[in-house]
Amino acid sequence: MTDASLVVGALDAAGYRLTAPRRALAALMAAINGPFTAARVVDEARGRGLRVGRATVFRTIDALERAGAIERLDLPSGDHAYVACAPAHHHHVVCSGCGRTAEVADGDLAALVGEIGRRTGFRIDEHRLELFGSCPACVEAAGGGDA
Amino acid sequence: MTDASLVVGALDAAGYRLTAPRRALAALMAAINGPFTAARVVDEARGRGLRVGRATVFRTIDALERAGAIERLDLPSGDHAYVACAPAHHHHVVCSGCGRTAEVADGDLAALVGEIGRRTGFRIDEHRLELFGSCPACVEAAGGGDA
DNA sequence: GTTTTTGCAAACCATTTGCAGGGTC
DNA sequence: GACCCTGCAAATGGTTTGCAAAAAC
Repeated sequence: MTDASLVVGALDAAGYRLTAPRRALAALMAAINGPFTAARVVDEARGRGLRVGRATVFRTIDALERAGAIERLDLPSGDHAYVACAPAHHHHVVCSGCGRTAEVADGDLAALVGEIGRRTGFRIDEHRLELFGSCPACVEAAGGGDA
Repeated sequence: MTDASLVVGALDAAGYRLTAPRRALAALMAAINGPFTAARVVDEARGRGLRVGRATVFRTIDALERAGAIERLDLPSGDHAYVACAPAHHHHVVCSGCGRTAEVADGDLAALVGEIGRRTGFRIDEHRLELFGSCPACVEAAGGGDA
């Protein structure tokens, strides 16, 4: 759950027009905690009676991604999901039980990436780190076992 | 470019039947260096006169992935690609210029993942690290500039 | 001989695009 | 007022499925 105004603000800052559908979708996405798929957004929107077309959902997701307000996640299943998050470079830990996410600062990964570049001889421009597991609540609920 | 017999062997070890289409597709994938998409495999197969249906390509890719002979890559574009690789846990560096890849041992990432688990309170079961950049040859070709 | 696998074609699902009307700056 | 954005519906492209014949074990 992120503040919807942050999402809208990012859109504004990136030069996108603040239209009703975008505001509504931004609020909707900010209200979801955990990763959501485009289909999920379409469904939620329908459920709330928003009259937005599929195309607008995809276009808005695209705009929000460009604006840095949401980020794409590649789930182990192969599906694409998105999470509302801060624009700074970071990574996500996703709970496979409840879908909750936590952001992780890049931290020491930068050093590791540098080291990998040195060892392989590649010039590394970009990296993605995604972590999956169980959040504290789900670990608790499962008695320390699986989620 | 991996040895096709390794790929076939992995299928065998995982209990899959060794059929002609699977052998042919395994050889084809092993011969490609760099990541390949399902569509690419379908095309190459057609080009070589293999009479395999799309479905078989997808099913074989699935089998090979389960067998640990190939691994899925999530390209920055959002497309799914695969690479033939060793079954041990590792990560990939992909050249955005020529598609060449290098495998990177998990190495110090394990420690970093542990640290992240401690900081977030999540029990981390799985992680994916993907790196993108330019391989030595492409860096060279571009005079040290972009790929 | 039993069970898995294949090819084909149709079905499916997610995502994109063209276009005319409407809203934002 | 100019330009961006929206909804709709159709087009697209990738992936899966049902099924009878064929192959592997």
